[in-house]
Amino acid sequence: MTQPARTRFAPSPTGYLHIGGARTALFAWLYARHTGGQFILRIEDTDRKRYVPDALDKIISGLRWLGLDWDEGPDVGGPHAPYIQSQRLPMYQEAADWLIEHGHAYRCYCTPEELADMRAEQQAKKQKVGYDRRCRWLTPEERAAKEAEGRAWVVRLAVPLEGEVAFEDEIRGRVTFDVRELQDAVLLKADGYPTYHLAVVVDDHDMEITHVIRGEEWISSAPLHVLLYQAFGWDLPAFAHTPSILKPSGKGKLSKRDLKTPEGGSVPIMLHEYPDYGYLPEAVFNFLSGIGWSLDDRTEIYDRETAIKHFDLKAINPAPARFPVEKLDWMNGVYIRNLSLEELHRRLIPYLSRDLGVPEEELARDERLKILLPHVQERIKRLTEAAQWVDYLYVDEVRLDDPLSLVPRKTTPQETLPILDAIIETLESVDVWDEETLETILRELATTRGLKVGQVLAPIRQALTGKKATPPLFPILVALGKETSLERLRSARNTLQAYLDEA
RNA sequence: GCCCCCAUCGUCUAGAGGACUAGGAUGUCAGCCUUUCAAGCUGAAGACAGGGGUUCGAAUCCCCUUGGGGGCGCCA
Repeated sequence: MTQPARTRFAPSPTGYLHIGGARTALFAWLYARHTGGQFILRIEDTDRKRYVPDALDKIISGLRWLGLDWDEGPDVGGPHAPYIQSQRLPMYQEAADWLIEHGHAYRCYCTPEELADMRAEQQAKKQKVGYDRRCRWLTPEERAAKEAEGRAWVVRLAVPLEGEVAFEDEIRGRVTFDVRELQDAVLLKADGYPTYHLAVVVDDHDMEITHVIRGEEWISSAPLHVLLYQAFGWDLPAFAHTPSILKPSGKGKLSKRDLKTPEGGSVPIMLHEYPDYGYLPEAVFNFLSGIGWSLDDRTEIYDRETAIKHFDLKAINPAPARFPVEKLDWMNGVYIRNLSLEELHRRLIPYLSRDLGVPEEELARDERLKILLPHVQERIKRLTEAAQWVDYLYVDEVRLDDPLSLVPRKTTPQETLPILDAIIETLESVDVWDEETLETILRELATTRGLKVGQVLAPIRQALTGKKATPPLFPILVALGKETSLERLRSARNTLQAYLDEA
């Protein structure tokens, strides 16, 4: 049996959480839960320049919406609090001092301008671009002079001059780097804040993280982290660099803009926008887990518990994947259809209220909506699509933009008028206004008049809803009721009459 | 430019030397059902990037090429 793992997700509030980051969080969470360990949320806010005020709230509510929970974190506390890096500054400063004392790091007095000049020169000479370690070799006297000048300094890692650094990646196997490819990276900035490299190592160690699960863009800085663990004399955690998610079409990784579907629609890229688009959290969870990982060779739809049971880091496909947009809507539709009617009703109300401008309370007690609900359920892929299937319930009258829309196929306008008259006359005489009766009667009418059922139902559909595609007609008739139905039919009849008179 | 990662249907994936006539899903197309639109059911087309090895045998292992992704900041 696998040992309980402590994993973490460590977003930075410099922007919102995009769907690729959410997938990484999901994997980390799944692994913690699979092993019966803990999942920790930590905020890496060491970049004071790029801080986005509402990012943290949106990240947290997005993760919760997805169904992730954490055992330790800024909002829930824990034995390693605080979980916000800007509140842990002394730890990093202490760590940096320790490294300097033990010869693993040094103060660098170069100014940003000097570094820019250095790079420009390197580029001009077509040399390798990177810090030339000039401050690493300062004599004690030179160093004292810089200090006396009161120059600002940063702390840099003294990377070994030769040798290899390697680590075992759970997803990719052994990854090796030549230290000559590495930079003497800044560990502590001039403002006293740590960079990612220092903070992540210090915190992951302090928080007893056993598996560092993060996006593959971190692979190239992983050797730096390994060097730091070694300098501190700490045991290495396991690493797992998850494959990135690429744009659905074209190339490159996910950008900040929405994802375009082949049909010209769009899918949001930021996690917090998914609810607004009408996606169900359990569907998004299922969908996301299936990018780069699969339950087995055939199962597509599975719940969280099943995913937890089967999840394994080693089963993650290391290849970058394009975001399979088309699959998301399909899967969301499956989840919608699997909802009980009560649940669907409950979840749909906020969307309908927003999209139709009808108060939620009114929708909640509207029996007409409940009649149509089963039919709406099998027609929508996203909750936002529901309104278009029931909007005619919430209008005073149906406006027919084109009177000819009342005319069924293979029928002339002249022939349609008497059909409408017959429909109206027939419906007026119906006493029991239910689906079965209406169906029987209207089918009879069609037979009597030598028409196809569709030819009778099409004008009714148009008259009642003003649409060509609707849920089945009999439930609509019942929902609308006899009076309203007949009203709309008469109005439609008159519209057609007027059209014919004019022609 | 240098370094690192990666490579199976259009797309997401299964596959860890023989069970592969390469499986599933999505999307596409066709048929059925049908009251429009859906849903559902049935079927079809559709992939091991290329070239060298290793081996009795390679989608699976190795090398090269090509292609894609990432990194090279006092950003994470």
